[in-house]
Amino acid sequence: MITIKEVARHAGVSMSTVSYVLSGKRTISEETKRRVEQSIVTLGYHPNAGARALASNRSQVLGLVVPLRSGVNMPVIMQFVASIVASAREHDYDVLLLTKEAGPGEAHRVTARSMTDAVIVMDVESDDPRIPELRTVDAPVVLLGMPDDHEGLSCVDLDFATAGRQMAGHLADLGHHSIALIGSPPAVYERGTSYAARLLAGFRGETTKRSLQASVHPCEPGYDSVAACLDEVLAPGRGTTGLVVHNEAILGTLLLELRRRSLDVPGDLSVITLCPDDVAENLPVPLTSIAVPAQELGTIAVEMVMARLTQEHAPEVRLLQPRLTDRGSTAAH
Amino acid sequence: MITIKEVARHAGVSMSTVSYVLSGKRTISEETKRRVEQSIVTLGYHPNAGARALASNRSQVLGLVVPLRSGVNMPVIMQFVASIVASAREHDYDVLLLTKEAGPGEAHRVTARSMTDAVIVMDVESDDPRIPELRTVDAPVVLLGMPDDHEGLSCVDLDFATAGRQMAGHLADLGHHSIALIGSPPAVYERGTSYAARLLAGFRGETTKRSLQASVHPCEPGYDSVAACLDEVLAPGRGTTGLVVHNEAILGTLLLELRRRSLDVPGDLSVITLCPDDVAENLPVPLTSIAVPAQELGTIAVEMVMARLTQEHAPEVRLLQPRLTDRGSTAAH
DNA sequence: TATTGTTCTGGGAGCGCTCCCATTCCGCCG
DNA sequence: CGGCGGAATGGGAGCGCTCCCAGAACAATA
Repeated sequence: MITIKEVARHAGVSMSTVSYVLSGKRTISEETKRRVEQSIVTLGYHPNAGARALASNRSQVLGLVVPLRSGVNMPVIMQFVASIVASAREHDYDVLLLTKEAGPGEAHRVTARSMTDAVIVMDVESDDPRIPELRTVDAPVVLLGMPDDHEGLSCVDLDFATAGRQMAGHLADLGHHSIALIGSPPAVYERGTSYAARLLAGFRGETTKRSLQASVHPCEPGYDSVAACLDEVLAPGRGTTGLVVHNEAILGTLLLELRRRSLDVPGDLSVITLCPDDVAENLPVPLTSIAVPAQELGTIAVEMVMARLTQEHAPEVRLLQPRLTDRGSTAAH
Repeated sequence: MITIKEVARHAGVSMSTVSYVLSGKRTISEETKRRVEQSIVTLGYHPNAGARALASNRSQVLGLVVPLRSGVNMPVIMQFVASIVASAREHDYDVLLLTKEAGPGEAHRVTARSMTDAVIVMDVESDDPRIPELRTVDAPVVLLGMPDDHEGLSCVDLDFATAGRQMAGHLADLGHHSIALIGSPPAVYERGTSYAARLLAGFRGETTKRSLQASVHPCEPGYDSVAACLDEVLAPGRGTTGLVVHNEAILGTLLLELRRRSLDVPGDLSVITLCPDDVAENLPVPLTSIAVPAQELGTIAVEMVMARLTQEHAPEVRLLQPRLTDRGSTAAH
């Protein structure tokens, strides 16, 4: 293993000079810098992460707690992860993978051992049992999601309440009077998942405010439950003309089933949803939707970590405003 | 930060004794061990990973290169990742997340810096451009997948050739004479993805050997391409009575479309596929399938890493034998 | 010329561990 | 009684780096 000492000897400078060339923490003459860099390449030197961490008290590693149980919407999770890893690398950070399933305490373990300088936690629920544990972590913690009690913790999330309002409002603007929200499986609501509840609240607020007929239908994935759900929604008496869908997993099935029933979108039924843009674009019928800005949320989470790491930046909460893209699946009624 | 020195003082022993209690690398009297452990708890001591890595030349971290581009089958990827992380933790290892998209050289970077003791690489293709790079990594490398040239690298994978043979054979055994393989998108074959090619080869070998009529149809995801593909497969002249599907993404759509065409499975058409068991079970029609043993493959990959890390175990190749589960979607013809 | 400021570099302590090289204290044998 | 083997522990060098504390060289100013 080539050490900084050997690089120093080869370049005819001191260890500290090599170190400073590497870190840029003090000015080095062009000439010296060139010589050092040349030696580094010639010898094939790579700094030892452990030694660096020990001396500088910085691991340059970020902990990331990911839900890996199947049942969660994996493609979206992966978009988050991908964007977090990419952003972290831009700040010269690596990412240590922790799983939600391994239990709480993982975040605590890795920070207590100085394996990571900060932790990002995904899939945080309203009343997440991990919150108390996370407060004891002696390093910046950033949550993707919004627990009810987030005192002392940074949070980033989409503004789901506004999203719910916007989707209902969009249909109302088009003249619909009776609309339905097809939501996540009942279990999601029962678990008190923050985003589902907030979207629902926004939806309810808007439909009340604008005096719309509105019904809400949690829906399991799977062909049969989607069909059953549609039976309910489209029951003769109801006169539903607009659908707000907050359940990415069933979108494909739902649209196929509508086609099977010879219902045209948006001719017979307007449909608006909340999902990643690429999903909305690639469905049998492209859907007007509010984007899940996974990429942006991931980037912001990393920025928040860096802010708290470099400055004494206090924890903050950021709710991204929803962005609605019209893809023609909603029409005037 | 509590150090080993403070623990030693508190317990009235030397640093080395504390270290040995922690590592178990030499016998310590019950009495002393108890006192040390008590002090550790009382003081809230946590070993510093950087110092440990520096002194022991072991990071206790595994690099894992994951494909994060959407388009890959994320749920399956995540099963791998989950099982790898869980297995790694059982060996007291953590996992550093690297992305395929960040390019090759990531594996090299993290090992050269002693951030990781070994690397597992997922989604390896036949003629993977990363292979040469990986050979230069100065640490054990384990591949999930089977590149053509894997000299010096450990590999684990499902035996896709046998799987292809088994699925064709299963239909042949049931008396089918004309069957079709609905495969991955053309791009996957063009990319030379190892598993797709091997399954295809096994399928072709078996159909030839048993003199079956066989056609092969790469298929894009999306409703329209699935429908188009079925048009081809079910073209009147062909007389296809059995389907081998090697494309998890389209399974749901395919079955719905068959239902739409009033084709019964397995009455009119036998269908067999290769996918994770939980997917096969939860389709509109449960499918007879060969399992993708993601969990097992992940565990084995970690075991191989550990073997190479603890013993001077040489690189090895392991192909898991396929396991076929009959769920009644294939019938005699 | 002496003083001060500026720019660049060197020396090396110390980060918290691991593990090699002792040392101490037994009981037991010859 | 001396010597010896085994069991339990202590001491501390050294892992590769960072960053504080100086010092050297030179230019500008008094």
